[in-house]
Amino acid sequence: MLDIKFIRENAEVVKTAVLNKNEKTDIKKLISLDNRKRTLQFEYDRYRNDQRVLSQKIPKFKAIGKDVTDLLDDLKERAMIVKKTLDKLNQVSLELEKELLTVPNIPHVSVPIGKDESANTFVREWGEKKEFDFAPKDHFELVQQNDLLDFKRAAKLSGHGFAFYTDKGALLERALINFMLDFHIKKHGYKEISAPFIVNRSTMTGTGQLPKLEEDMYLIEQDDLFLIPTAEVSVTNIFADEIVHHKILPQKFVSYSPCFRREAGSYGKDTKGLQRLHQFNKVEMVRFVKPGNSYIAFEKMLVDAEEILQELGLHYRIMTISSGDLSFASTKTYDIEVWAPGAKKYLEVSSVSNFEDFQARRASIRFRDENGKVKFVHTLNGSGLATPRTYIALIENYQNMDGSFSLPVCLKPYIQDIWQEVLFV
RNA sequence: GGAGACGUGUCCGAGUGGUUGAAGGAGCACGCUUGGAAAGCGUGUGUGCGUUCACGCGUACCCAGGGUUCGAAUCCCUGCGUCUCCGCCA
Repeated sequence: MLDIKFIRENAEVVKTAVLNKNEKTDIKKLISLDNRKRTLQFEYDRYRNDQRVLSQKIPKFKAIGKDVTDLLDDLKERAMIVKKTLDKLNQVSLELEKELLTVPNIPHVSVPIGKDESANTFVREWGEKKEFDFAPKDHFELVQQNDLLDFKRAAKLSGHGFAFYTDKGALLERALINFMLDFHIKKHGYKEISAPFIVNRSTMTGTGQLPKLEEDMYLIEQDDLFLIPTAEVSVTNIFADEIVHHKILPQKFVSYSPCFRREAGSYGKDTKGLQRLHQFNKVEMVRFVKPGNSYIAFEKMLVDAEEILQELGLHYRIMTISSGDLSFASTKTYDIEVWAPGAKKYLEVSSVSNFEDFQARRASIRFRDENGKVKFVHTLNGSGLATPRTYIALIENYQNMDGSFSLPVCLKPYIQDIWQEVLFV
């Protein structure tokens, strides 16, 4: 969430941001609510002060045996006015708070302005599209042929968008997850954390999924709890409602979790195989940093994610997400897209975002700096990486003419003992 | 699921319904002391909102939300959370 003072003083900037992000928040209404609230607050404070001062006279009057009947009558009336004013104040505050939660974060100046993903801009790429001297198969064919996945039976249990990973198929995914976790821990100094997969409403509001994206979340109505759509939610909220010591910053977490997404509104999109699932696995990086350092951390986190693909030997490109495609809470996001030669397209396997203090303000994550001043931290996160699409790219890129495939050596320690026939290159 | 206990500041811990933002301690910061440190002594040490050029002032907050009262950290109700015991189950 944005600072109401900032909105008050930079209404035009915020309006433009809302427009550029294709949001609909009514900033004019918000500001008039804010004015209303401050007026009521002022009135309340004054009434309340009068009330307290007069109230305190009662014990003093009684002590000297003075009659308090008139004073009490007066105070009863004042109590009513105070109550009425407070009710109004509470109502307006609530309304303001609700509106405030629908104001998106402001895109960073370096973000391209544009309507949608067509305005995303190319940053850099690594490697190149692999050439085959045969027609490469897509992952859907390859996983059938190698008995790695079973979509049909999964659909029997859960409907479309779920998968059984079977035998070597499961081993391969587990290997990927472990490789990625170990790599971030050993090479990049992240601290591993395994977090709850089910969280409450305020946690989901803290990171910005609510109220806007409620339809995309799985809700356990009985307990009003949500299945997390990404470990970002659980991990970022770890310091919610805390003022942490500056010495613990920066803080870098890496976390494996399954991710649950209803994908409302994406029906008919990427329906085949592993491209879009209601449940998938992901290794997520989350960083907490001091305000001035978040864009440096942001670039570093991007590189952390890239290095996974480099180890896996997969060609990818990096795109800067344009304002219209940028998520609600983010100021700037890079997508990493890996090349899938079977699908003949780039697949998004990572999104690296800076939220500056937007999430910190919502979740109230603050720190006391060297001078004892309380400030909001900056939060960032990035996939490192999501497994299904990485899986697609992996087997499509490493496939042989006969439909078998080899694997990059970085996965060898995780696989060789169990799966001896596979070739590592 | 059943029974009970409890939720106060960075932490521990007081708190008879009436200047209580909250005793006391620890910690932390600064100063004095010291060759240096420890100990000791002194001072300071909440967050949000509003207001002020500023010192400050006002107000809210003792888990959350309601209620009683002229007045609530203190009384009542509800919810949430933590802990203990029992039951059940990975």
